[in-house]
Amino acid sequence: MELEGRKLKILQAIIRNYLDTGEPVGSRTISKYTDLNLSPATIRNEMADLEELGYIFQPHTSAGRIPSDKGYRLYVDNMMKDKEQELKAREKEVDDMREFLNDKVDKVETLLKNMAKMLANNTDYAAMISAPQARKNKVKFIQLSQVEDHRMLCVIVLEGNIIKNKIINVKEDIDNETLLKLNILFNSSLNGLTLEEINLGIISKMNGQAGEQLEIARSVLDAVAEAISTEDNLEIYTSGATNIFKYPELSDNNKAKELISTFEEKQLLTTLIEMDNENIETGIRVYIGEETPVHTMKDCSVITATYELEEGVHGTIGIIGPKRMDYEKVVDTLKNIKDQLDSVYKKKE
Amino acid sequence: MELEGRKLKILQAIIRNYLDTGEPVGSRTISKYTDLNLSPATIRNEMADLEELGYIFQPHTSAGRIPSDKGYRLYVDNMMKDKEQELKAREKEVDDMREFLNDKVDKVETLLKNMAKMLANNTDYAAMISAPQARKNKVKFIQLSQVEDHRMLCVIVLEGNIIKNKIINVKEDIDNETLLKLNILFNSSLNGLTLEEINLGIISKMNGQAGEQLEIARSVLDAVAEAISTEDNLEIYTSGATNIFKYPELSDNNKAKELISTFEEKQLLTTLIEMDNENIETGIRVYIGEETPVHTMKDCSVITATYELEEGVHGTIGIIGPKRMDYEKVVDTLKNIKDQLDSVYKKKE
DNA sequence: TGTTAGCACTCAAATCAACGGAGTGCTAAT
DNA sequence: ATTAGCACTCCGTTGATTTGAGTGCTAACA
Repeated sequence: MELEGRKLKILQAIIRNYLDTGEPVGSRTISKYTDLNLSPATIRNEMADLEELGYIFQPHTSAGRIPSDKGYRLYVDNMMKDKEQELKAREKEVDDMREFLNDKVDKVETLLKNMAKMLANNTDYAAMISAPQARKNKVKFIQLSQVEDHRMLCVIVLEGNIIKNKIINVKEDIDNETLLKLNILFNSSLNGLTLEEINLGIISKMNGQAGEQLEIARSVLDAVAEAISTEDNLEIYTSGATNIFKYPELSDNNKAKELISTFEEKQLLTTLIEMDNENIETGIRVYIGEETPVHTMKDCSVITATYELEEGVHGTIGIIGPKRMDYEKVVDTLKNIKDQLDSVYKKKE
Repeated sequence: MELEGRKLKILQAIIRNYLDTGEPVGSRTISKYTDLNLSPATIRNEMADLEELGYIFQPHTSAGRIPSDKGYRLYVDNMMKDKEQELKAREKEVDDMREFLNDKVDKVETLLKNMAKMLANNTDYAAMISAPQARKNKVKFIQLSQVEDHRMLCVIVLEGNIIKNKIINVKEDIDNETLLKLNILFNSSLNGLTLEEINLGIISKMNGQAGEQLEIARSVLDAVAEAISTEDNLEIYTSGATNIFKYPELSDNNKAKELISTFEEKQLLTTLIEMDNENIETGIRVYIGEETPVHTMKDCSVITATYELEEGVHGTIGIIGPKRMDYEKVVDTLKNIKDQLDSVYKKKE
């Protein structure tokens, strides 16, 4: 079902125009603003065809046409041109970004929060960034220390320098020497292992060696398990949720409420991230309308990118906006940010 | 300017009614639903007086009356009765809370997040909770350890078991023995000190003793300073921002946008917290309309409470809703939660 | 055969008049 | 001092009318 050239051109013109104005576009407009030199009547015929093929539709009889999800899809897949034009604006963004990256690289959390804010501001859409997660979290370093009577502090560092802390209450304090031995034991037996590997037998092996300190060893293992499990400790930073009010088609109180709730709760956003992990190769994904895995966003389009801070440690950047978002700009910006993030740490080494 | 009893009763009736219905209340309603046995006409005269005194006003001629900020203030200060009636509903809340508190006390963060969510759900208003902060943060424990080549991990535990981590990049690694010595040095010289005290001379004193490891000592001090400074690391958890859509007077797109932005950014919310620290005695504060320190909330009422996890370690709980919120219920709920939080850790000991 | 001019038709959105109802303020009677 | 009664005000709703943008179809044209 290939489209002949002219239809394609008209479709493209319709979509472009609609992206710009947000208004249904009529035959007259197309006739005027394309180099096809066709009368409105002819355009109308073509539009009828395009409608029959499902690329566009009318919100009501006697209105202009609006791209359907299918139309957008075609546009995104085949018709987008890389925007070279707005180079200057883009340059500034890149600069802003560089600044952040040089500024505060030591604190990933702050970096990502700021990044999200910047993204939202630059695009006028809503932005989210998930903190990096290792697909297979590996333990890099463990340290148990005594903070005060009956309280131990367990610090666990994972690959990717993700740090977890846990205070452990103990009935009986242990002396320094034992503590040292325990630490060595932990590090030597858990280092470099993933959760699954730890579950497979290590526990019983350690039980043997921990000797008297079984109780503590158990607590530590629990802490490690908790730290290492990717499940619940998924941080997501969001910004610009209220940008959706800039788009009347999303500002309807109910839609707005649902969308903003989604951003506030963050729970649903995880779907976007899990999705993403499935095909990391390209790194960029575009969901249009019903395609998005988050049902509260079925009137939106969502674009996500996967970044990789270090080998195997990745997170997701996402932009959520109206279906008539500026796909080119967003894809571009995301690519950009992705590249930046991909190289922050790697370059440093 | 005391109000005679009858006027007071009428005012109270107006406010109660308005809190219930959200509609301007007319003389007929008051006449019917009070035990004063007065005709609408009489009520009207009194209402005219009350209006002149500034306690109520009409949104437009020929509409009923609405309480003004001044009216609400009088109500909150003098006319609120403790609601004993809804005991059963309240019981359930308390139970819910107990459950949380017993469940996951070890992770304050999770606890507070859940608490905020629960608050928002129970009240149908927006809720915020600030993570506990020590007015004077004291260092309790410091540990420096080597994670990998050229990377040290600095863990700092503050009073109130607030844990901070920082990765420090170093040019040259140091041997175990020196590390041990450094740790002892840090702990002995910084333990129990506040930021101000550290700034006052300790640094130079330490410089002397740190000897060769000056570079690292500096980094650690920086990390401590960062961890200890109350400024930027103020965490605030929010929930139920979208509840405001339940109240038409706040659902206007612009107001809603501003309010929700306030919740999303969180920056402005800090004002509420700082305010609160000024008078901790009572623990509960009510801001009505223009009284609130956050200008985006001038059409709302805000109620806050200060809780204290441990001696000197406190945070703020806040509820933001329409001016016609159920003050009694909210104050009650906050008192409740405050009490619970006040005793979580203290009881444990 | 593809293109176009012309025309009747449709529908959403804006404008306007009319009306009902809730509530008031005032006056005169109790 | 209280109240019944009445004229008045103003909001919100409803329905009719108009306007304008845009369409689909037909017939003429190149």
